[in-house]
Amino acid sequence: MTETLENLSTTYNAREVEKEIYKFWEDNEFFKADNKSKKPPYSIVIPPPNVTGILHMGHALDGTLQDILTRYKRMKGFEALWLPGCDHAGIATQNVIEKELSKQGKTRFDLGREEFLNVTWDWANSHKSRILGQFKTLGASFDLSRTRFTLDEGCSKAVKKVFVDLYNKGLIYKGSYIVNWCPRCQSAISDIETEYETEQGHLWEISYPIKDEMGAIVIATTRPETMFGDVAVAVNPNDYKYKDLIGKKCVIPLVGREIPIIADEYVDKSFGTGALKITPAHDPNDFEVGKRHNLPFIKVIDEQGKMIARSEVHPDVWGLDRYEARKRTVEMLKAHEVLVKIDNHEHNVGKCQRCNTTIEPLLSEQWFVKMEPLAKAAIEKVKDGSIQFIPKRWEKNYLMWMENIRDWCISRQLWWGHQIPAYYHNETKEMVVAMENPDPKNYTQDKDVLDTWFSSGLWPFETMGWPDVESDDYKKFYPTSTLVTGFDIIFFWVARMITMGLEFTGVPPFSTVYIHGLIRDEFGQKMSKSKGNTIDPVLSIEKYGCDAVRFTLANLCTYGGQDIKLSDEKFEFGRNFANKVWNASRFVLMNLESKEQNFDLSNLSIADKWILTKLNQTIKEVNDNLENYRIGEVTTVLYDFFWNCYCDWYVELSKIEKNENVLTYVLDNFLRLLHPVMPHLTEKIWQLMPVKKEEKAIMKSKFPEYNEKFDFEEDSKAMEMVFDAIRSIRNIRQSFNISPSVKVNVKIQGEIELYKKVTNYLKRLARVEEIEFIDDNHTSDKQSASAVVQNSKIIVPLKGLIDIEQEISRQNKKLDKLNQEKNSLQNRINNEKFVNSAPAEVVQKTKDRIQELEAEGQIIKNLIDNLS
RNA sequence: GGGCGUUUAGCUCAGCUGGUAGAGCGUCUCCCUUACAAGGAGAGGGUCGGGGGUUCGAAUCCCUCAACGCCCACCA
Repeated sequence: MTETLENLSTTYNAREVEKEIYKFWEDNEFFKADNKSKKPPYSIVIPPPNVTGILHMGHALDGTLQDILTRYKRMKGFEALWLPGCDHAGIATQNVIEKELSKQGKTRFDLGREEFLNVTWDWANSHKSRILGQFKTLGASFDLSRTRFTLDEGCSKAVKKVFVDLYNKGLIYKGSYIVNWCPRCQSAISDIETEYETEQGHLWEISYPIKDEMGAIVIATTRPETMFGDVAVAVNPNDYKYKDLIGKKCVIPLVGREIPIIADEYVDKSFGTGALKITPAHDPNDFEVGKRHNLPFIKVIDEQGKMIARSEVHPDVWGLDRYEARKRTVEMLKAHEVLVKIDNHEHNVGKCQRCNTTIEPLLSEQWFVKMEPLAKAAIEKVKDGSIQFIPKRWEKNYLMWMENIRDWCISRQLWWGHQIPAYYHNETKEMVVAMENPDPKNYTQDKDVLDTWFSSGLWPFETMGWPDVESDDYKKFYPTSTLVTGFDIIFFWVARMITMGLEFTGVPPFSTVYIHGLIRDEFGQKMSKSKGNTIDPVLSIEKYGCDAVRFTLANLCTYGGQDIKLSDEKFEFGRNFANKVWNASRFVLMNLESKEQNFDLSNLSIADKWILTKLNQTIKEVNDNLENYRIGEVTTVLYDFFWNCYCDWYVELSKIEKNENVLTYVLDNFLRLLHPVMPHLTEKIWQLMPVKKEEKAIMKSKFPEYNEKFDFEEDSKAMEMVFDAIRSIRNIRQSFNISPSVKVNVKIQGEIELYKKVTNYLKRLARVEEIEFIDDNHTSDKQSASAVVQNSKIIVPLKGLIDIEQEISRQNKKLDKLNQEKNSLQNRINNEKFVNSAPAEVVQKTKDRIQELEAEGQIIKNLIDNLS
């Protein structure tokens, strides 16, 4: 930071400054949180990005918001910790590695578990730094010395403990149930990892002959290949069509196996034929029916999605893929003339969230968490306000899900993840669930690993040292303060953190859940690599600057948390603002005559009072909005204040008459207010400011607070009046095409004292030659060829300067508008009910306004007459 | 089937507790006035999706309809 003010570039060089400033912060370890500090804590844990991932706009938004909050709280006097880290992302990472392997023609089985894990660890370690490094280009003020990984030692310990404890409490169990099986990932996945897509399929009606009788029962199915696993045909008990068949047996075509015809309420009489084949091993609903009726489970499709070669299955489809088998089965049914009908049928098909493969519901032995007992407290704590969602509507969403919660399948048939701490005796098969293998010689650990979300569900406390509740971090920073994330992972992540946090630490893991919208492309489509519509934040940051990207993203965060439609050009908004701040600051700094400002705020002009009042209001609004997570509003308020008040007026006025103390004071305060959103730019300028600083860095300085003594309401209003006058005169000049080089004269009626103080301003900013003050009786001036503005208090004689016709039409237009407003207000005042029920203040305001309008209208009328 | 969201200026969107609408971009006019052309000055542009209701007063609250989007459920 050796440059002189004069050689600062005339455009803000974001790239250079950002690098330099971030290094300055890092070198000084400003992001490090002190767990021994006496300050009150404020902590945020990052939603851990996948190790496999690269920074996308969602991260950029999420990270920006977290950083804004962290920086704000840090400046507010909190010991602020933003804790970074990564998620091992079980399936996602394993998929990536397997893809790499397949390029070499290998599978994970060629390497074996141990070697595969070595490869994956190497890969994960090398990528962990990549994504967190990208967060750094965002200006993230997270404490990298506390970086965690969901698969690191501490997290593993926490995971094991949670698993063992839940098991011992009877909240984790193992059993055979229908699960969502992904034949490609070769693993079970949970219900919420299954996404449904509408597909055009068929509804086949197949005739099942009745045993020992003429006739048949026709069933309808979308999956004929599962017929080999049928164990019954079910009808509704109230369906008269089938009343006589209940209890009889029918025969599965092609294979001739006999199955009972049963009655179950589940069957919808009106759908299809009203008769439903029951395949408990391959359909969740059939599974339930099967259990109710004590039916056997016949598994006919294997984990690869292929038909199992077993006696119940027709040999022609043995080993065929399920879709091939479907075709073949339909052909056979046709040949046997038992296919009654084929209808087109639109239905929803479950897909694997990670690889989009069609899910196969499969009977399988898996581990589950019993959710209902855990959900109780999680529901309670949201209902009683201990945990608040912002915006509030997400609370309903969360509660609805929690109140209908189903058990969570947590085992995955993967290698990358937390291996389940269950050990089986090699001979007796006895199972022990424990932190450690009781006897490695005789016990073998369960091969499955846990769902990634199991460990991320512990994130707020496992990262703070839990289960060591005496650790300094845990004591200081747990529970955390705010959780910032998108609504897409409320169920996956937020809900699980709340349940686990409450169960194991007894307190909510955070008090506020700030949910922001999702980033979409400019057409509202989800951004995805496959669609090719992504915007790379790293490139945007390079192009527009990190602060510009942050400012823009923050600006797009609405109160309601709407999704954000983004295009790269939108960042111009932030870039332009950064540049404006840069240049205005440069100007101010270059024009300071004394090197040390003493902030003497006595002897203020009305302009000073006005800007101080504006600043004070801005301070109030920025604080309020930050406290209430109205981040978009924060940026709007800052933008408006700086550009429209400070630059457009106050800095301009300072060229005529300046108060260095105020000029600097306002800039200093503004920079602090802006710092959480645009950290680098504000730090850079602040470092260049020749003022006494209580801290080494703006990021460590105090956040401005509203101060009543800086509200100068009356002077402020007076100043605004002068600005209106200047605007009006400029308007006249422009309307009549008066060249900038031509000066006009102005007559002013009333407010003489005020205007006398600001003649300089009028002369310079409105290009006025002479100002004449006139008294109330001086009406003749208004009736000559003049333009009249500012409630007729400002008169600009235009003789010789203007086109009369043009002025008449202009005045007529103005009069129309005026009358319109007047009539509308008049109607209101004529309404007795309004006068009686509206607050007196509003009534008076309306009356005053009518008078104003009347007076002004009269003058315009006179003027028009005169001109004509 | 249930729930939620959106519909405001040409475009993208703000508008919190009801008092006749704002920004950015774009458009038009003028200006290289020594901080900034990524800029300055001025202007134009909206019956706030339709209909009904509550109210003295509705973009704002209620009902209803429509369009679009999302989430949950998963009738084979």
